[in-house]
Amino acid sequence: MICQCETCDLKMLFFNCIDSNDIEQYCESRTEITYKEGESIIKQGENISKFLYLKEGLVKLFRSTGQDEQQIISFGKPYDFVSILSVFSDSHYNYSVSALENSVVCSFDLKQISDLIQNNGTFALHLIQVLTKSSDRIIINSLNMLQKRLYGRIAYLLLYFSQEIYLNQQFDLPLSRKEMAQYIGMSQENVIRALSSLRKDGLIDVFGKSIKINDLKKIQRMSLMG
Amino acid sequence: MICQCETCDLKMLFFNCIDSNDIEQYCESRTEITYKEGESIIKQGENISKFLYLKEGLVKLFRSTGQDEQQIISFGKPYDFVSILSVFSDSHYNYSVSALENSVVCSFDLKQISDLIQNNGTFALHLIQVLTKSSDRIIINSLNMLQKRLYGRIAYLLLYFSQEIYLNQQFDLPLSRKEMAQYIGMSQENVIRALSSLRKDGLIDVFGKSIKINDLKKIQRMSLMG
DNA sequence: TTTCTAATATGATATTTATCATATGGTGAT
DNA sequence: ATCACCATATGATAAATATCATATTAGAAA
Repeated sequence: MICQCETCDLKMLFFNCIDSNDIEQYCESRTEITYKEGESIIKQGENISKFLYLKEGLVKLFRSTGQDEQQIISFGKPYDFVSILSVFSDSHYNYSVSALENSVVCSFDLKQISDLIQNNGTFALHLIQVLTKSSDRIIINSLNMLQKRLYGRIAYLLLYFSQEIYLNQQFDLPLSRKEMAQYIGMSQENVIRALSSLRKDGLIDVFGKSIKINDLKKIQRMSLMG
Repeated sequence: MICQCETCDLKMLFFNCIDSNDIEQYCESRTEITYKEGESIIKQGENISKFLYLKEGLVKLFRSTGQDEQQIISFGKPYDFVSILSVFSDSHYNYSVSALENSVVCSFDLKQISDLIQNNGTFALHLIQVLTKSSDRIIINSLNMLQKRLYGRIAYLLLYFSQEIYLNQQFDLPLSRKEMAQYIGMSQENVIRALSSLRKDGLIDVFGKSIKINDLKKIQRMSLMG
């Protein structure tokens, strides 16, 4: 056992509203699974029987569109990846999830969570808030993408990892150029070209996967405007 | 009073799980509001204090992006437009809703729905299913858009109205060319050009807002492929 | 090490889309 | 009726993006 619910950062996400006499029961019933970078957590098409949330790490949600084509739906870190998209509305996953960094996932029997919703109103209301926040973010993201062009999308992606994930202007982007392309919906070549161009203009430093944002203001304007 | 909860098609959406002794209470507390085509139902920025669902009609959800720019997020018909996007996760709407056709909206005090979630587990579970289905659809739609090009997006839009809304290959599209553009994320001129081109090729008939899909197979392939 | 493969990179070109200009038709206001 | 305004429409051109070709590099595997 890697961790204890009692000291889990995410405890409040689910369990603040559960009677402390019962919390033991839920903690024991859950399974904690560790995934190495690159490992698959959920496969599109699988039967949904578990309720999952990310305790540690970073994951990507993606779906296949065509034979060898994949589209990245969103990235999730603790607090913003909980089982979403179809967990309560479908019987099978219509997307996949895999670990971008070493990750720890907590897994509950879905039935148990359903029962909890039915029997614990505070939990239900709280869960609704968490779920809708999660899907709202995904919706806003794809709408934002849809109205931006190449440079705006690249800037948006860089800012997301810089400001939402790593909280640092310098970071190692855990994505290949191809994955960046799959997320922003443009060709890999143009992603590479855009990064090169930003580097030549001195707005960012790029060395492999290491990125440093030099001119935050301009990148922000680029993300907003275009 | 235009209608009675007892005979409402949407009763099951919310009230099948409520004790029939209590249902009276909820029905009386709700307000039913009629909107004419074009009227505004929700304005972006407004305080969220009501829980709404569409009983009759057709609406568009949209948000402003820039000064005079608007982006259409999705369309909603009964059963698929219920208060979504931020109702449980934010204090203000970050999108607007207006009626594309004459519509009837049922309005509850949000607090009352929150209480219902807390006190009625079956209702809570059911509502979660409805909410997630709604936002799943929006997510899938924008992801689909993101990976299609002009003709694919136009075909997708036509099929949506033909197959999801009007259930007919002939229908009056309740959108201006500009609104079509705002939904698919391309310029108005190219929307017009694409429609003209499809018409010239005989795939569709267009006369003003009246659309008839002549070659469904080809439009479907066009929507799928690109 | 060497070899192989995949990721990154860049150029040339074709395709797609946006933008600007202009014209037509309808509709409401006066 | 006349005017003004807006939606629709189309053409010409510019800008953005995809595709194809081809290096180069990095890393994995033998």
